[in-house]
Amino acid sequence: MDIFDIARLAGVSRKTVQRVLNNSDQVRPETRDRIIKIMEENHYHPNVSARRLVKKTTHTIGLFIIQDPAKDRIYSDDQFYSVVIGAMINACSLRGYNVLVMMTELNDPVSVLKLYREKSIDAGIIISWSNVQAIVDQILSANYLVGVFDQNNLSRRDSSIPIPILQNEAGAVEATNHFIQLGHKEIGIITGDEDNLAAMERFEGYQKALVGAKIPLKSSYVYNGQFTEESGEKAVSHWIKEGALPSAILCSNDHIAFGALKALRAEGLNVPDDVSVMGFDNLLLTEYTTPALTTMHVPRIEMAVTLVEQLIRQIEEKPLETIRPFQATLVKRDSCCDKN
Amino acid sequence: MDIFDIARLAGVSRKTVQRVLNNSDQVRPETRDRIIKIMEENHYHPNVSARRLVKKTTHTIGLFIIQDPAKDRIYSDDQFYSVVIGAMINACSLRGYNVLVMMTELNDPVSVLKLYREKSIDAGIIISWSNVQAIVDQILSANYLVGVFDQNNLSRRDSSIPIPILQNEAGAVEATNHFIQLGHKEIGIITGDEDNLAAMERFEGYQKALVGAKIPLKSSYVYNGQFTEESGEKAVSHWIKEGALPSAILCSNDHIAFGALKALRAEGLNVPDDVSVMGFDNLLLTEYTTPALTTMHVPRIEMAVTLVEQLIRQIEEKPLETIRPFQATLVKRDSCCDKN
DNA sequence: CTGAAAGCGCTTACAG
DNA sequence: CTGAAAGCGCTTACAG
Repeated sequence: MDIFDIARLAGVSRKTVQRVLNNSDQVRPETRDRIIKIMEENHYHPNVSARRLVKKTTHTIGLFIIQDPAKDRIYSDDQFYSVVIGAMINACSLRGYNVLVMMTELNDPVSVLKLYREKSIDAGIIISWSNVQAIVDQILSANYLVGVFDQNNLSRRDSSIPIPILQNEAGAVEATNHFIQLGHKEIGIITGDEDNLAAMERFEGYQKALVGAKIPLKSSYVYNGQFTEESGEKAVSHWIKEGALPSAILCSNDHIAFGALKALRAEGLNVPDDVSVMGFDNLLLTEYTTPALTTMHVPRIEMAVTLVEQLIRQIEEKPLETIRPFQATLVKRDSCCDKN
Repeated sequence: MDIFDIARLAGVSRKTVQRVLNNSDQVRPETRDRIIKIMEENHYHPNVSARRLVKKTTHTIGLFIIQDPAKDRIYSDDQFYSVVIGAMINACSLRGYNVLVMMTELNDPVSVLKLYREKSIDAGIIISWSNVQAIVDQILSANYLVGVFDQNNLSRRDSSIPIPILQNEAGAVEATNHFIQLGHKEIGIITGDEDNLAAMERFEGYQKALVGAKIPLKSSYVYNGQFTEESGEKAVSHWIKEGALPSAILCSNDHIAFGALKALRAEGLNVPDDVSVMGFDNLLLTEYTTPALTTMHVPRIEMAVTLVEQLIRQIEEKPLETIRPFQATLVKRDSCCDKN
């Protein structure tokens, strides 16, 4: 069943069928309706490979999930990205784009580039817990389109590629201010990885808020950690051993907070009565811990959808809109206590 | 840059390049190496659309995520499928298959069939929380290949399509026996949805185990629920109101167990000292509840990989292996207490 | 409104 | 080992 069969069944030329497919107004309405009916009856859908071969466009976006053995595995350990990925797939489907998903390792840029070069995709999106600057550079220098989630995974700001920006510093200021408003003076922070941009920005925000409230910064309340549960546990043990446990702990992400909650419970301390804990990210899990975790919500779905929209604009050569940076917002649950 | 350019650069005919691409041994090794070098230098990858047009095969599997507004939304509320989806994508990538992911609604079979008819995919996999028999029937009657995760989403057993089978009954027997071995006599169950196959099989297993241990079945210990957190909460409230709370509760899935834990805590009851609770599925979340949930692990990754393997066998017209049913296995955590 | 021709970049026989 | 030709199912000018 091809375009020629439809034409024969309808008693018209192949080109007329073509015009119907292209929504051209050069076809008499009766003819048009008759042809559409015949196509439907025969379940005719144009062969995409033939079309792509001619049009040199695929209406397909590649979603590259780049795993790093040293980090959480996306789709199994990872709690953050499944919502992001789902939102992207949904956004593409709604806009009529196909999504080709591929999993690769960080050290395998070849299989990513292959998909572009063999003309399987019009553009790509990279999702990873690691720095993907190297692979992005290769894609750009081959003149292909790519977007990245999020700014954290690149070492350079590059305004030419779609990338959502989260205002980490402002988020951390808000989080810290929440503690301050609740009457806390002894506010500690467990930071994320030193080489991580978001971790550093969140730490900046913590410092700014304290300075703003004229609360002296105590270096003993800063634990240089990583974005892991283990780090949260270690920080708490460390503080307890030193006899310098803060009354409120800002965890640079939710995983750290899960670890902190666990360690505090193991030490027989009550959250929030003895110690208040706040996370950052708002993973689904935060609703299920005991107590439920107060945290900063990162608008991942909006960020994902905006990224997809920007990328599609690039594909369709429409003017890019400037994306405003995204704000994290406070979600109050049960892990912070009011000292006032 | 096409196959002809490569041939010219190498000073051979187009067909010779073709033979190199097909790994034919009809090419002199020196020629072959020279051509491969030239292809690599020029980043040449054959245009897939042209190839597909001729070969009538895409090396692509469609992954249909079929949402049902009445159920948990896969990829956002859902805790079960992201691991399954990740495993499938990974399994396909490893075997050289592309994965086209699409999200649709239950009442939209057209967009699923379109992907087959326009020759975008060789086969499809359906993932859903609902019964997808109708859409599967349409796919099969159009003579396309499809697999479903899992047996629960079809109303009929159809041995012609790849579908992983989980031995729900045996799993529930093992779960119930665990309670019995711990010395429990008052064992309750919160069932899943009545019209759900797995729910009924798990209930059967519960009954069998009690009969096997000569423990009388008490209908007051059976709460007819649904696979939701809310159902777990309601069951506990109901039992407490009736003054008939069992000492051990078998929850037909983890969500029910989360609800039960929550309600028990709200009532001031301690798990596991006052009441033991067991889940079913082994969602990632079970490690994070307080106490960590003892549950039956469902081998979702293995089920997903096997489904992909079977489907690829069908695509490649290799003989199908008979898949053995999968077993759920007990994962002991902290929500069950030993009465002995 | 409609037709006939060329071409997209491959693969597939067929011939040597 | 290598070549020349036909064809996959569309789209794109060009002509009427």
